[in-house]
Amino acid sequence: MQQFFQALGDNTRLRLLNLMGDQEVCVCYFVEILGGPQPKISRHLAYLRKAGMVSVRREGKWMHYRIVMPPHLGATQILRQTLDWLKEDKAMQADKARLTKACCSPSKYPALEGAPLPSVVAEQCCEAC
Amino acid sequence: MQQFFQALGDNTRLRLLNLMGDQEVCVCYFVEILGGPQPKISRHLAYLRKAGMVSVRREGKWMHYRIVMPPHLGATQILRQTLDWLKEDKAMQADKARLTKACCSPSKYPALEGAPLPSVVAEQCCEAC
DNA sequence: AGAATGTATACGCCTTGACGAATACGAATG
DNA sequence: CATTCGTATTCGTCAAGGCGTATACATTCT
Repeated sequence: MQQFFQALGDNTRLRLLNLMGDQEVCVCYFVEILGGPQPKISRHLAYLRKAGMVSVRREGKWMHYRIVMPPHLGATQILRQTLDWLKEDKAMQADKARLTKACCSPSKYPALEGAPLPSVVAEQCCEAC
Repeated sequence: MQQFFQALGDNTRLRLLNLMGDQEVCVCYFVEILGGPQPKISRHLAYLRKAGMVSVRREGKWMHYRIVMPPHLGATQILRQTLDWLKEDKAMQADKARLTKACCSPSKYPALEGAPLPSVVAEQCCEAC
């Protein structure tokens, strides 16, 4: 319980959770969108993993992270409302917009050459395009 | 936002928030119920105060703390759900039971001699007795 | 005024965790 | 097999914060 809130008590982790939302996102997008050094992203993802908040799936060299809802119902509701709260934040919206943009026009992001698209965003993106 | 969750990321502070619930509680009760040294309680209350989660009212030598709902609606909902979540926890229930007991039979708690009763608990307590 | 009481702060110690830089791992590719 | 590329971990450093102890502050009582 303490651990649950501690995991939410960092801005970088909140940004990561916001980017995931209900999608499955590749690490390379996090690095591209958040702009920081890659180990920083990886460490925060490890923290979220240890807290049981995200799960990982390997696809070749790419690692896909997605939010996993906590077993406890109350915790799930809090997490969902937190995600809704994040959506209202301007900076978080900007992050998500950059993610959509990167997914729609990967040519503008050389670092993402050949990177697998987020799973749910993939369709949303096609609609948006 | 980060600060909001950091304030919830400590077990002692969660216990304090649980004890307050929707009541206004005197510090001496916190000290009695949580059992730790008084400065520890006071420091955590100061932390919650700095985070804007509680407000204080002075009554003679006694300080009464109560939860103040955040200005943001989403944060308020999360805080309420957190309080509901706390109510499901066994240890938190035990804390609250001890508070009710201390308030009903203060004679058994010499340290609380003459301490002002929590505001809302006062009536609940009379019903319970 | 001085003592007693409830509460807050200061201090030193120690752990946690955030960071940048360097390095290690694992899978694909030549 | 060596290399490349995406990702994870390690290392040293540093600031935040939790704790116990001692002390300061504020109010009340005598």
